[in-house]
Amino acid sequence: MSVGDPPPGPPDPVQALLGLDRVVHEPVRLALLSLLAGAQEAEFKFLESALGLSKGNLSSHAARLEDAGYIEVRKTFRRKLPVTSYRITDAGRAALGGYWAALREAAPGGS
Amino acid sequence: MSVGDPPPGPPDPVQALLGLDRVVHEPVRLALLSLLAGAQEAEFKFLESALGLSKGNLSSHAARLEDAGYIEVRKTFRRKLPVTSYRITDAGRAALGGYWAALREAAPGGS
DNA sequence: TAAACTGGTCTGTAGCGCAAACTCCTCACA
DNA sequence: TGTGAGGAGTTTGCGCTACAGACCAGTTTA
Repeated sequence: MSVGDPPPGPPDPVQALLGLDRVVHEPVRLALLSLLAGAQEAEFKFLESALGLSKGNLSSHAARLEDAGYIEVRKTFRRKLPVTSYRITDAGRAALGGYWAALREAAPGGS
Repeated sequence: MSVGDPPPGPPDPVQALLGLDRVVHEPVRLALLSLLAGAQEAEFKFLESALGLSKGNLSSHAARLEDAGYIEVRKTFRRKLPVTSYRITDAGRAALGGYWAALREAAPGGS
């Protein structure tokens, strides 16, 4: 093996798939990020019903995205009741963009 | 609910994401299916190196795909050595097609 | 015959996704 | 002024899963 078997020119679709960001790859988080990418900010309650998730599930996924630096959390009060809002970060947008790009590379009619 | 709030025209991208087939969604299996979709048949040894997987990992993913009816396994002998070959089934092709379709629906420039 | 290799399956474990239980707070009511 | 109901999230517990290493069957080489 000397001439052309390492990944020289064409990015391997297989590698694109295997290199997918697992934080983004989880459907719930992908939906969450996509939603946040389209809106400035979204509240916990809204996301809960929009995604049809249990509170616990949403909370843990959000925490994971926050740990990854993909979203920001803002805690405020509305009329004495706590309200938690989420916003996508630049890193989050970049990760989401990279994710879709990788998928496009691996898709049937991809490149 | 009487007029127009259930999913009338535009299929919700969020639902498309949340409804993804988890069997296909796993990157390793997605890569595996994609590879098999492009080739008639592939052998264990080839897949192992093509995907860069451990034997155990490949074996278990293949078993899962077989359980789902997405691939077929053929065991033969080549010069007295056992050879295991995999082939995608019609159901596998359908699942893969449906998966990409769902993703396209949810992608940024999707519909 | 023993040793090493090929081809693959089985077992053990860390991590993850999910929902139920729990906490903290506010508001209605007696 | 207690007391209970309910909103807003977080923490805990559990079952499943992806992954790798140990293991096994058979073959070839020394």
